[in-house]
Amino acid sequence: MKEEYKNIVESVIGIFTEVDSKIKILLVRKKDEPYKNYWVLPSAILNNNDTIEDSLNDIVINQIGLSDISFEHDNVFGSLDRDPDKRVIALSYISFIDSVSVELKKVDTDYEIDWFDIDSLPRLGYDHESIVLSAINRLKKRIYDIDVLTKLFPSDFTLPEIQRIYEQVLETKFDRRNFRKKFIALNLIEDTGYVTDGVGRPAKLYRFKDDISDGDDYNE
Amino acid sequence: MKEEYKNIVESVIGIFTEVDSKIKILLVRKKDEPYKNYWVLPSAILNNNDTIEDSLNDIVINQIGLSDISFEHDNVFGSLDRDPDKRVIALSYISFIDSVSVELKKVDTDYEIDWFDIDSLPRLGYDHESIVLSAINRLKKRIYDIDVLTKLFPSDFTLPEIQRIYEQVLETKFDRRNFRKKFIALNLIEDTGYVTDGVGRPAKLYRFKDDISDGDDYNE
DNA sequence: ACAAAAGTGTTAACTTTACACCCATGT
DNA sequence: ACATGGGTGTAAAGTTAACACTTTTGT
Repeated sequence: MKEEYKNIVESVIGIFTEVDSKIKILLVRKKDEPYKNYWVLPSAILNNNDTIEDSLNDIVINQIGLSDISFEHDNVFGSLDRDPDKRVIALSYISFIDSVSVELKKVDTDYEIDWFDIDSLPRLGYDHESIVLSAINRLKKRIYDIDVLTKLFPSDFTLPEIQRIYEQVLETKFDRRNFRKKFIALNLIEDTGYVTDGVGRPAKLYRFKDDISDGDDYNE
Repeated sequence: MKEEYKNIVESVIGIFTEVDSKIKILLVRKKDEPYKNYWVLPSAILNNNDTIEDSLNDIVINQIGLSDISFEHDNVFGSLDRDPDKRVIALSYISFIDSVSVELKKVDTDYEIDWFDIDSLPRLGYDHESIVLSAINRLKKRIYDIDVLTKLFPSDFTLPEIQRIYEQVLETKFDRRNFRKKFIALNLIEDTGYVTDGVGRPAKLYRFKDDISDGDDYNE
């Protein structure tokens, strides 16, 4: 096997969560050159003895302190100059987690870690802006999927909350009555009997049903 | 850079075309071990001085004898044992071409080359059955796209022909009147004034309009 | 009392589905 | 003349879109 047939490959993850009716993406801050102090997506070089899943799990468990989660392939980024030092092929993945059960590993790491609204991102290092935009585009298609929704909202949620998420992700507005009617008609959710507190009329809290018997999604 | 951080990467293409109202995929036959005599997708090892596009173009131009075409990323296949000899990460792409303008390079090659109906594939080598199934799944989503349709049907076509393609790809049947109404309503096609010959009533020949002003697709 | 946010129903427009007969050609 | 395959319209059902007032809470 000729040497020029060997490539450095990295896996890169866009991890999405929901906090206060906003979708956020997890970024880490580089402490060294190149792109020192820039925010980037979590990534790891792929060891050729490891599966891609291994490497993704290594990122989330060891770098970020999350537990085992599932991933979905999004895209490949392979320009010759995407890394200023050497040729690195990036395999990008997305993942959805529930922020309430997560405590970011903020200590003992080379990286600062934080969540950013997908509609107000900082300046990103390398070509990670392209990778994030690709991930967000995939999120737009996936947000209809019940499996994605249950990952983002594993426990109680209100309909206005879900509606705000759809509106943010799809960059549009829905009529409250029509949205509610359509979402309830999918028969995916059930009333918990609880309501929110805070200012304004309390909102009913719903949960996703355990048996998602129907293959119904919100759209398509 | 540690040696175990270097990987062999290959690009693999599912090239689709339309012949006689059937979607076909291009396969090549291996003449050597492993998987001698098995059919596989066209592929090439990625040289680390080349972009992925370069490598895809190398496959279609030099191995197959097609001209410059465009590609769309589909998936990544990276199991440790997908190649019996060594670890190879496959980046899979799909492409759509028009078969009438194509003459396969059937000579001077190590490979036999042929088109296969996507619904009657031969036994495939390596994990290429998974790769093909993933490509076909992507085709199912992409067949609504006007850009894909114009690649498959660059010149005249009939509505029954388009309908048969949808029915094959989506594994369903449509009512002829409803299909025709909906497709014409998209305002993407125009009557050429010509008709087919052959048995049965001649079918009108249509073409896609030059200015696809609308962003309209058949579905979604 | 007032401000904030959530809950609720009806109608019109549009889209989708179901359905059957006639037409133009080749043999 | 008959077999083959293509072209055509209408009505019912279902879905989506438009629209405004009332309810519950905190301050």
